Amino acid sequence: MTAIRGARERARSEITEAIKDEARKQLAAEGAAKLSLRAVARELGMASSALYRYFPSRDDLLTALIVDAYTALGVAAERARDANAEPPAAPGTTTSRRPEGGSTGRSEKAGRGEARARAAERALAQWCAICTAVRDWALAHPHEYALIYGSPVPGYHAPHITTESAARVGLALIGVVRDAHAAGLLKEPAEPLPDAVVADALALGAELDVELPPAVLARLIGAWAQLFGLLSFELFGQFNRVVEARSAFFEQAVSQLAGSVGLVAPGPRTST
Amino acid sequence: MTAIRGARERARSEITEAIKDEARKQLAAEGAAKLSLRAVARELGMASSALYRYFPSRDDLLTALIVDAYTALGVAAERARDANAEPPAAPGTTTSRRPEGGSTGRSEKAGRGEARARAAERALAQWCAICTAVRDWALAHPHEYALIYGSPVPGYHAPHITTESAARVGLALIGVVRDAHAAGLLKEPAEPLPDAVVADALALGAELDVELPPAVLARLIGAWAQLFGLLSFELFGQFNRVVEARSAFFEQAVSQLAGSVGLVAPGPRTST
DNA sequence: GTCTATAAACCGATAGAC
DNA sequence: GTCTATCGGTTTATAGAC
Repeated sequence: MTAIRGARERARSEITEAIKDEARKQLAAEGAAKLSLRAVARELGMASSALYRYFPSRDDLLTALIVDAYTALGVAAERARDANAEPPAAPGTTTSRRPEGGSTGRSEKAGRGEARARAAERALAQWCAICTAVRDWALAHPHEYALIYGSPVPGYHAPHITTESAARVGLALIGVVRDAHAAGLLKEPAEPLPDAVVADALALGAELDVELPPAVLARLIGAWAQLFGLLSFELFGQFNRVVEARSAFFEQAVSQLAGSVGLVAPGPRTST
Repeated sequence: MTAIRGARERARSEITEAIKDEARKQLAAEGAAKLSLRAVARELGMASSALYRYFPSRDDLLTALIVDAYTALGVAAERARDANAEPPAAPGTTTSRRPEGGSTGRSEKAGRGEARARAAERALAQWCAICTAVRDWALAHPHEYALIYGSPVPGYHAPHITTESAARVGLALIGVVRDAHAAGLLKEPAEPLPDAVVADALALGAELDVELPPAVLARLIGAWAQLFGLLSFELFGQFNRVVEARSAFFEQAVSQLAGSVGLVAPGPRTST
C-alpha cells in the first residue's frame, strides 16, 4: 500500500512537473499575465478541468512558478558563492593547505598579512561570482526573470511564501560582506546617514541577525538594487544601442559595486 | 473649410486623448498584456470597431501610451533640472546678482572659489532634483512606469520612435555631469577600464556629442541603472519588509550615486 | 466615422459521470 | 483523477449599413 501510494505520488509529482514545464513555455510565449490553464491542458493533452487537481487555481500555478524561479536563482547564487569559498589556488600548484598556525619560515606578521590578502581576495571573488551567476541565470531564463523581477502580474497577490525564497540572493550577498566584516577586512564607509535610514538598517540587521554597520547595510541595499537594475536594463532592452559589451560592462560595474560596500581589492601580491 | 477641418481635427484629437486616458485606466487595472481595445470602447460607450479609426491596431495604441509615458517622465526630469539651473538663493536675501567680474571687496581668488562652490552645489542639486522628480513621477504613475521599465509586453515590438523619447532622462543626467565636467568641477574616477567598455563609452560619447572621460560615462550608465533599479524595487514590491523609509533611503542612495559619477558635495560654506 | 452584426476563437471555473 | 459538457464571460478583427 505504501508502494502504491509511493507510485501514485511519483506520478503526481511527475505530472506536476510537466504542468509547470509547459506553463514555463507559455510564460515565454505569452507572458505571465496571459498564462492560461486551459492552454496548458490543451498542450498536455489533458482536459482543462484535470489541472485543477494539481493547482486549485491559476494563481497557485503562478505561485509555484515564482517560487521555483526564486529558488533556482538563489541556488545558482549560493553555488557560485560556495565554489569560491576556498582561496583560488594558483594554477599548477598543489592545493594542499598549510597547517593553520604553522610557522612558514616567514615572519608571523607577513604570513598574517598574506592570509588577510587571500581572504580579501576570496570575499571579492565570491561577490563577483554571485553577481555573475545571477546574470547567467537571468540570461538563460529571461522570462522567469521577468516573472520575478519585472512588472507585477496584475491581479496576482504574492503569498508570503514567495518572499522567503526571494531573499536568497540578497542573503548570499550580505553573507559575503558579513564574513568580510567579521574578519576585519571591510573598509567601512564613513558618511552621515539620515536617522530613518539608520533605523531601517538596524531593524534589518536585527531581523537577519547580521552585525554590520548601518552605512554598510544601506550600501548593500543600493548595490542589490543596482545589480538587478543592470540586469533588468540588459534584459528588457534599455541597453540597446547604449551598451554593447554587456559582459565586460557588467563585470566592471559589479566590481565597483563590491568596492562601494567596502570590499577592497587586495593590491597585487608582491610575492617573488 | 480649414475651419471645418480644424474642428474635425480638434474633435479627433480630443477623442484620441479620451481613448488613451481610458487605456491608461485599464493599464492600471489589468496590465499592458491584457490591454483590450474592446474594453476601452465599451467603457467609452463606443463600438469597438470605431476605435480602429484612431489606432489601427492594439500595438499602435500601446506605442502611443509608451511614448506618452517616456515623454511625461522626460519632461518631469527636465523641469526639475531647469528649476535648479540657478544657484539657490539663501531665503530672505535678495536675488540680485553681483556684476560678473566686479570686485567684491574680497580677493578675486576667494570670489572664484565661492563661485565654484556654488556651481558644484547647483550641479549636485540638479542631479538630485532629476532623480527625485523621476521617482515622484513613478510613484504617481506606477502602471505607466511598469509599462516602460517593467517586463516587455509579450508580442509587442517597440518601434524605433520609442527609443528617442526613452533617452530623455538619461540625457538629462548626462547633461548635468557634462556641464560639471566642462566647468572643471568633476572629480574624475581613476580606474582601469576593460577595452571593450572604453570603446562603448567612446562610441556613446561621440553619438551623444558629449565629452566625458570613459570612466565617467561608464559610471553614469551604472548610476542610471541603479536609479531605475531602486525605483523598480520600490514599486514592484522588492523593498517590502526591507526598506521602510523609502524617501529617505532614496535620497541617500541618490546623493551617493552623484558622488560615484564625480559630483562632489561642496564643503559647508565658511561664510560669516 | 460610427454603428450593428458576426466570425472564430479564447478564458477560468464548476458539475457530475465514470 | 480524468473526462465531457457547460456557464458566462472575454478577445481581435472584419463586413457592410447609414
